[in-house]
Amino acid sequence: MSSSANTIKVFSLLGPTASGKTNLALQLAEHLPIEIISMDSAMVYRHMNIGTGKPDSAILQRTPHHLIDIIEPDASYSAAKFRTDAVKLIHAIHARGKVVLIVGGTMLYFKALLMGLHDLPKANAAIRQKLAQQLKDKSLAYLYDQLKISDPPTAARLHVNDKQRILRALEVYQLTGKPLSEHLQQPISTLPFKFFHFALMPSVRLNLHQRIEKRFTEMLQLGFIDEVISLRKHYSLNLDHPAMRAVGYRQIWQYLDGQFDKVTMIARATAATRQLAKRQLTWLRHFDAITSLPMEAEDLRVQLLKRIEKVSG
RNA sequence: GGCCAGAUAGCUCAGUCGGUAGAGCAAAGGACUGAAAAUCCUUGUGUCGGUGGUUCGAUUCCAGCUCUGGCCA
Repeated sequence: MSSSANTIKVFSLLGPTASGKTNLALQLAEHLPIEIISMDSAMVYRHMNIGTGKPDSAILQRTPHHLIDIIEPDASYSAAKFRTDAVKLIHAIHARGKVVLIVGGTMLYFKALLMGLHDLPKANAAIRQKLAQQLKDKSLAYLYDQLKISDPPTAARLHVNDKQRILRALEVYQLTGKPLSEHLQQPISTLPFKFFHFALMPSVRLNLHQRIEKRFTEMLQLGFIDEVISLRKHYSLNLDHPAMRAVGYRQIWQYLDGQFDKVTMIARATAATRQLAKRQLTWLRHFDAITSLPMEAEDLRVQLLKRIEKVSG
């Protein structure tokens, strides 16, 4: 048990896409000595501004933000890196005497931070390439059968069609010679932080859907399509890059390739955003100790300030 | 005005040789350990356009009605 006086307090503001997290965080920063740690797998990319709903550069300069614009669009980030980066930042921000506020909706990152991760090898390009080739030459069913041989518990846990996880499990086995299921039996260390979580939740789903549609229209007006055109021009990207799997970017990419017209692109992009929001809500429901706030409330800033001040002591 | 083709799930459409129907997408619920804005699983009752007729029974066949698209005047 760490002494309560020295325990670092970490606040988080969660919620599905388009729930208003970013805006609310900025409002809080006007009233509290906050430094924001972005928990967003898309805002990490430089030059991906409009489609990720990133605050503009003036705001980013005025309010301290972290983990935004940290990698190029052809690079990749991960939950493990996030955890490492966030832990370092939390200590640094605390040392400066500032309040730590984690803001974002990438819920795997949140879980990684909270619950920790096992000691697993990071992604390995050569192995992934080899596995991708096997997938092409043989089939996913073939790779799944390989996994059944090398790691029966993981194979049993995963669905035959769950490409991403089957490939990762094989990767871990090939890199370490030990099945993933064995790695996962090791203990993981916990963090010495005291967390306070808040989540913006729509009181009815329709409200969120309307915001998503409105926001996507605004993004198009701000030049979202040009942003994607520019990314295609300046980087050697394709749809397999994590950055180009991001909602909106992917659909605009396909539209630019002539796969469908603009109306269809908008329908697909907003649908993909709604589906993302739904998955985020599923995550949020399964964590306990999260204080939910209705995203439609007028006085969110006041409500949240009150709660933060109360626990800040 | 005439002829033809349509009208079935929120959308796009299959289908029922007459026994009240099913795909894709959307939507809802769920899973989630270094690509997670990813990857994947589960879930299909809807006046089968309205009215009448034939029939034991019509969404299916017939008639005329409404609407939509096309062609001809």
